[in-house]
Amino acid sequence: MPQTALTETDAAIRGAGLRVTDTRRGVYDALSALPHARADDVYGRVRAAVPATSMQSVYNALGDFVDAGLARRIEPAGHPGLFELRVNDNHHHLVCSGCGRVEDVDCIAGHAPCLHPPETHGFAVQAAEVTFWGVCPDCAAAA
Amino acid sequence: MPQTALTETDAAIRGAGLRVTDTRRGVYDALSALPHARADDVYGRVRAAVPATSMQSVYNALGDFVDAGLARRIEPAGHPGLFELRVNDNHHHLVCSGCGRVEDVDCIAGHAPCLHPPETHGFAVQAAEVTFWGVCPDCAAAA
DNA sequence: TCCGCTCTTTTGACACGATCAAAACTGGAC
DNA sequence: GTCCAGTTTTGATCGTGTCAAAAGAGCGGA
Repeated sequence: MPQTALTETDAAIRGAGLRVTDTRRGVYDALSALPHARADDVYGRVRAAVPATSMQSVYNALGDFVDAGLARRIEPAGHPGLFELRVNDNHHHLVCSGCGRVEDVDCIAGHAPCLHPPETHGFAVQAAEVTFWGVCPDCAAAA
Repeated sequence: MPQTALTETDAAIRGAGLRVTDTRRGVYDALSALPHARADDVYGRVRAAVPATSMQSVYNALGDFVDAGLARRIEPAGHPGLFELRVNDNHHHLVCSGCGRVEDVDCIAGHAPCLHPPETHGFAVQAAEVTFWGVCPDCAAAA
């Protein structure tokens, strides 16, 4: 039988200190293909490759990836959480208030926190999360 | 029987084009007392003043206030939605990643969008939402 | 002051995204 | 090849929020 090739996917998962399983390979590949995927988009894709997978396993894998620093979870107000693999740059997001479509926007500073609040109220500020809201071309055309 | 005084609360609700009811008075007063209140915090406070109120009525009132521009809803990732009455300035928020405590942070620009993305992907950008994440003094002391 | 239209509240069911728990299974170090 | 800690499976459950329809009430006009 063909020995599984050590792909970049495998290397990334192993590199994060996680065991390589079919579910995780599928989740990682789904995130590569869908840069801002909801948990059930990922589930749908993973099922195509690994039919026995459960939704719970996908949530587990996504949570593990986030904990391991492999993936990041974003959560635009009013929308379910989205997952992305871009974690090493402090980039931001542009969200369509019509359809929820998300695009990446590079951060000018490049590292967190890229902005500093004028008053900290005693908080130790760690990050500034910027979300741009607007209307995407498709939604603008539909309106 | 004592005639209800025309309070600032009443004036604010009427001014937004909404009928004045006990529930709405209660919700408005709760938001005044709790600057970043969750729906059930509001519910708890309103029940003290108007015991017959239902959770659904509170959601209705909050939604009506938001639609009418009287209140604003914010939704820090991983936390339930919060409501606030500050709507006329484009201020931002500082959120504790430990306990979820929220503090207001003034916007330097004062009007939306206070930031502009380097690339718009064809979107008509309407607002920039900035959330600062950090650790509040209480959580820092506990850790 | 009273009427009546329209808006608001009530009641109860229900949807969605996500999480918890425990038992069965398996990757990979040795 | 063995074995154990890490993973997946199965199925229940939770919190937040929404939908719908009937009952109730604010307030403008007569």
